[in-house]
Amino acid sequence: MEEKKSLRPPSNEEFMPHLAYDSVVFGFNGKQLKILVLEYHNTDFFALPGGFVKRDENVDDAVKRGLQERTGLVNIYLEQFHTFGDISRPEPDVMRTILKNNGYKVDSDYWMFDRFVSIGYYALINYEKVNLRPDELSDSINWYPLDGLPNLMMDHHHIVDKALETLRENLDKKLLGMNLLPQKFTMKDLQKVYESVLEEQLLRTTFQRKMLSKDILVRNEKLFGGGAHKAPYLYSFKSQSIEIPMETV
Amino acid sequence: MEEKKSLRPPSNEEFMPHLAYDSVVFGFNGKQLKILVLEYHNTDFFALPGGFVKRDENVDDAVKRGLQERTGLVNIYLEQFHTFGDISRPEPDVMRTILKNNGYKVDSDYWMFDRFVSIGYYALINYEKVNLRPDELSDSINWYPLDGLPNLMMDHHHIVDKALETLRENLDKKLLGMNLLPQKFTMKDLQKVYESVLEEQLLRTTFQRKMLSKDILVRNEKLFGGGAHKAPYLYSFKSQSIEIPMETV
DNA sequence: TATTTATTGTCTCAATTTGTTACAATAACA
DNA sequence: TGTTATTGTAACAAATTGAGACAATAAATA
Repeated sequence: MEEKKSLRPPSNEEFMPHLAYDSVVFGFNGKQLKILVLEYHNTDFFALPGGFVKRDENVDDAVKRGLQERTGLVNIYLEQFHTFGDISRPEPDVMRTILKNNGYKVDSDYWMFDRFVSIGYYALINYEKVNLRPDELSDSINWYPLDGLPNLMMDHHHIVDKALETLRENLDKKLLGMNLLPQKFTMKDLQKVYESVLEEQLLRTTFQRKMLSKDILVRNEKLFGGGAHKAPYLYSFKSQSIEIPMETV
Repeated sequence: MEEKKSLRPPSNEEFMPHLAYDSVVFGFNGKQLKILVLEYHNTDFFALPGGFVKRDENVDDAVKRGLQERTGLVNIYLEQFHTFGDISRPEPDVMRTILKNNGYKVDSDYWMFDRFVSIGYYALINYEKVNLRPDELSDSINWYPLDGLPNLMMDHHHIVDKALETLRENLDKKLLGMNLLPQKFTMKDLQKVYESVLEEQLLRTTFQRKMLSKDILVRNEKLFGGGAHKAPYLYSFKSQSIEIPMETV
């Protein structure tokens, strides 16, 4: 318990009070759409990766910082989708338990127990490039499929729903598929991304025709070794994904 | 000057610090899309109708309250579209001037000079039903066409752009036209709403066919007295606008 | 009162897009 | 070497959208 070093809790001075963000980080493993969920030490609380905003920091940058620390990626594709501002959302008891079970000693008027307005962002990342690291308060950070999420605390299920809704609306409009795939992929891979996000089956030939007509794909060499059938082409996007692993920066 | 009653400025205690909202209120006069802009007393500052959030109040409700006070309408169609959280956005000097020129005496560390994150909402209202009332700090609140806006302070032009962008994306998806028209209108009126928002001309016959096929309109009696030509039908929406003038509540 | 005018509602046909089926090509496997 | 499953594309049907034509008609005009 000593080693748990009566931790100095984050200070009011450093962060904006009453303001937080929560992020819904989507990844695609080739078959399913998943999101990142973390579990707090010694609790049964599962939560979206979230955090606070420094007093001299853009909100967007606060989110980037949090995701970078947890995934090792910089320049993640990120989009703000909604701000959650109801008074019903804070649950001080939850926060109290998390801090207590992590060995923090704080006063009963500690700033984290106040009301918080949370700005929701979703991120799209390449599942394979991620190097997941739990933060100081969490035991783990892991991928969970959307239809197999643990019980998320507070209004985090609602936040996920809203993120997914926005992602659906933007998928085609903003060509978001690229951010969920490796650099080279087959047409079937791309179709699966669409089907996972939209939760509906698409017609193969129609999908292929539509994608090719958009003039956003480059056709590369063929992919061999995929099975007892004609090999598919590998495609890549003309404008590359903006996501960069941290080592290369 | 005495009558200007060394006003007690709004207190830190009542409102959430660092948190504000700004609203882009769209109205349609039959020809043009306009928005509400207010002008502060004794300054050359024009601004969007905005305000602060009470500590025990949902953010959505704070916006409704502000709009109700200024337009006399309750149940206004309201949609959150983006939260503006850059550190570059606050301009304490502007706020200082506004308060000073309104006769408020405040300390230099007054809470309104802090950094603010602003949540943007747009509203759609029936131009004719509005009963505009400037708030305590403003000389006037008036309609301005989008292509004839005064110089708005801070990042308010950016906020308007983003609101318009979102409105455009939602216009068809959410059948927003109804909120900008009186209860009964001609097909041409509806088309003009669409054209104003989208800033593009639409084909008359195609538009009419599309709207009628949606099964959202009721055809009422004809409108006479409109000119030397065949009279158009008056239409109304099957599901009525949610906007209600305050007197009737 | 008859004629003119501009706009409305609808129809038609062409152009485009989307849905559906068919089929040849082919990499791996038996 | 033939079988198998999947791919890429073509072909055609169905649905949607674009564009023009035209009759109906309320008000203005003669």
